[in-house]
Amino acid sequence: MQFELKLTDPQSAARRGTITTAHGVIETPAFMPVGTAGAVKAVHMRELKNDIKAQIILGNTYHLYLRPGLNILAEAGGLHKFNGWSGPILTDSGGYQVYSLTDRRKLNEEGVMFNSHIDGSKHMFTPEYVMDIQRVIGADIIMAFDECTPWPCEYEYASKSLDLTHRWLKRCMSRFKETDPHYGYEQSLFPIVQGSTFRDLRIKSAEEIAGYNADGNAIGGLSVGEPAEQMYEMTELVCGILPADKPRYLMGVGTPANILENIALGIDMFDCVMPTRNGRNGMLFTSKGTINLRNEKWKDDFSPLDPDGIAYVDHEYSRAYVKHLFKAGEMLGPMIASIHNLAFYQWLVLEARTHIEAGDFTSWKTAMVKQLSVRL
RNA sequence: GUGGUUUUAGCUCAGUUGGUUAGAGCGCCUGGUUGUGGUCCAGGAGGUCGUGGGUUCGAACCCCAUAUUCCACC
Repeated sequence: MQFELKLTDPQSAARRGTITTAHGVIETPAFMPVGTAGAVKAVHMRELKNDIKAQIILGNTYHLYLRPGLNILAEAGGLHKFNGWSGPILTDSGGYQVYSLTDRRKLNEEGVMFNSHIDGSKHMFTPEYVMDIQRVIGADIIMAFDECTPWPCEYEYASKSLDLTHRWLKRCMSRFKETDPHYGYEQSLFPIVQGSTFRDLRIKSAEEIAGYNADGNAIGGLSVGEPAEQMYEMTELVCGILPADKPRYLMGVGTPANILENIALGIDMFDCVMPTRNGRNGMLFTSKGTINLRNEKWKDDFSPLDPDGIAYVDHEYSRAYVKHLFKAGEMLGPMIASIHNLAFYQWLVLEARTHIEAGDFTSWKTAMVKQLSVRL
């Protein structure tokens, strides 16, 4: 994997770059749709590629390991061949599940024992094993196994957890170096900065992570409930320490406004379930603000779903019709909303790239953030 | 015609020996959702208990009349 930093915005820390992987090129800043179980929920790969124009999608180590399992993935020849997505893929390590499935796991120095949410069976995830699993899945970019801490979080806990995450990172790096890719193309391992919302812990972690000089670096443990201002404070702090010539990935973020603000602070890559999850529940993000399609006021609004939208669904269907689909429980509703939201997120980062190149990113961002908060 | 049965929220129904402000599911309205245990979660509105009398300190519940649903028999 190679990162070419093309230019930095003189008025902010925003950057414009290009990541080249074995499966294709990613223009940054980039947004990566989430496909936890090997599928971006409710969306065909064909739509993802042709209509949404996603450059890279995510998968999840924990979920793919449990289902379909390593044997099937190996037999298929890796996730790309299994799910038909020929572009770049990034897998999360299961570190987020350490946080989200906190009542189904036990954590110790060695790793995390998960109680499967499917059948209750026990599975030990060590940093080494998580690397092995991600070799089998075969994503272009794989993530270190970490502990994503909750918020709020006691300083003592955040500090101890951070040290554990750093020890795990060392083990991840060793195993990664000792092993080879399974399918004939290169994989890159990204370490993850933790430290909750404590400045000294974030500085310590960012310095530790920077020392590995990895192909790219991630910031985790944010957007877990803390106020947005604290998230921005941590991002800014960490971006000042991480290498400038490597892509920076802010994990799990976020709302359209969160993405623009973090681009301004120096983030290159984002992922978030919001466009798909909220889409499945009837919420649309648009350049003029958000739409709750469940609201009664849309029932006889026959205007296009999003007159400013770039996706074909924006002009093919009316708000009244898609509202009806949600009310009727028709699965086409979540499909249309997911396509719209993902296309909107792609449009948003495309515009950001264009404005960084044009040199007017900051003024564009300020105006856009204001519009995004409107409730239509 | 006779005997029985039914009637409670928009819909389908609970409701104890008569005892505070009559409940549920669905539907409706409104929120929420940030490295996906999510077709999910939370909140809200909505009832003259078929109708009219009566008994009782107190009635969805007991009594009378009447309307109504369904069933059986003439």
